[in-house]
Amino acid sequence: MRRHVLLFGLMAGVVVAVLQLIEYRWLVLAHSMEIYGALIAAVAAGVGIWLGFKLTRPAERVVVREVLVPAPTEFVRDRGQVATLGLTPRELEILEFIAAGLSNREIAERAFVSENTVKTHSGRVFDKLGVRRRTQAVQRGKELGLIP
Amino acid sequence: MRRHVLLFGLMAGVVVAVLQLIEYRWLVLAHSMEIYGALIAAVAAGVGIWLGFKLTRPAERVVVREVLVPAPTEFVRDRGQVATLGLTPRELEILEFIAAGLSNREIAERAFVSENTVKTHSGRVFDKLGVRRRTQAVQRGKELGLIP
DNA sequence: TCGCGCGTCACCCGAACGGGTGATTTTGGC
DNA sequence: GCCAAAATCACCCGTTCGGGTGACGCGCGA
Repeated sequence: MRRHVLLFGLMAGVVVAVLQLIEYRWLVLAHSMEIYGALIAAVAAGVGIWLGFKLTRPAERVVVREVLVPAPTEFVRDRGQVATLGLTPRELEILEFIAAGLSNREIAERAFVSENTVKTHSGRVFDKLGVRRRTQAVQRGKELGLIP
Repeated sequence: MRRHVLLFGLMAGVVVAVLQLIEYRWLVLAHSMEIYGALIAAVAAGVGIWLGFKLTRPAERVVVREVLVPAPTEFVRDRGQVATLGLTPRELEILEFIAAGLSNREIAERAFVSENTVKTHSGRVFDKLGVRRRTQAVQRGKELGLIP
């Protein structure tokens, strides 16, 4: 910007000098004032327009257009639902195992508890989810944002 | 655009007239040429700059920026998987019912077949999916894009 | 017309599941 | 330390599920 102003000043000076030089040569006429002024005005206006272009060109207006792109959102557990349903961490864990397609026995092995314990937990989960089968529990759990 | 040019010509004329008027009043000096020229140049350049702004402002550049937004893609069944697994339409239907958390009896009612038939279908589905329980079948079915 | 895939149904049996009840231990907060 | 919640385990009983086998009918293409 500052460079532009300096450049403009320099050019203006040059223009004036050139015009005066020309005048000293053959433009020594009595009423040359109008022509002289018009010339200067025209040249200066040209420079101004060019300057205007220079100044405004970088001023791009950025228009942001949002495009919907399918983005897989990673799972975030709905803590509110967990709280309102009163699900304990252990019960949620068992629900995840159930959703993974494990049998009660397999869950018992991975959770290091007895099969009876797993049955107790899963039963409580069914109660709290208001379902009667593990497949329903899985479906409901996903609906409620309890499991991925 | 044409209006702009006309306006510029008019203004230039006015400026020259005003300047001449001023000169007739009190600017009748021998070497007032430099001041006069500089004045005209400055005013004309200002007008030019303004014109430049006017001319170039509509030059907007549209930048399209893609923004990732969680967009739920509606389910499309993977026909390739269905074909390679050799799943029949009826079996897919039963798989959907299973995923919905229905018991064999409930599925039998909704599909207007006997419970035994449902068991046959579901057994075949388990075979083809390589699983041994309905919860596993649901999980696998979702993995393979067979069910939503 | 024969075979094949598909859908249908039946029976049996063992395993898994779900419901109910009761009990003990662990844990965390007051 | 005490209390409540959570977690643990057990037993019984009925239901559901899954595996295996066998069978019948229908439609379609070789």
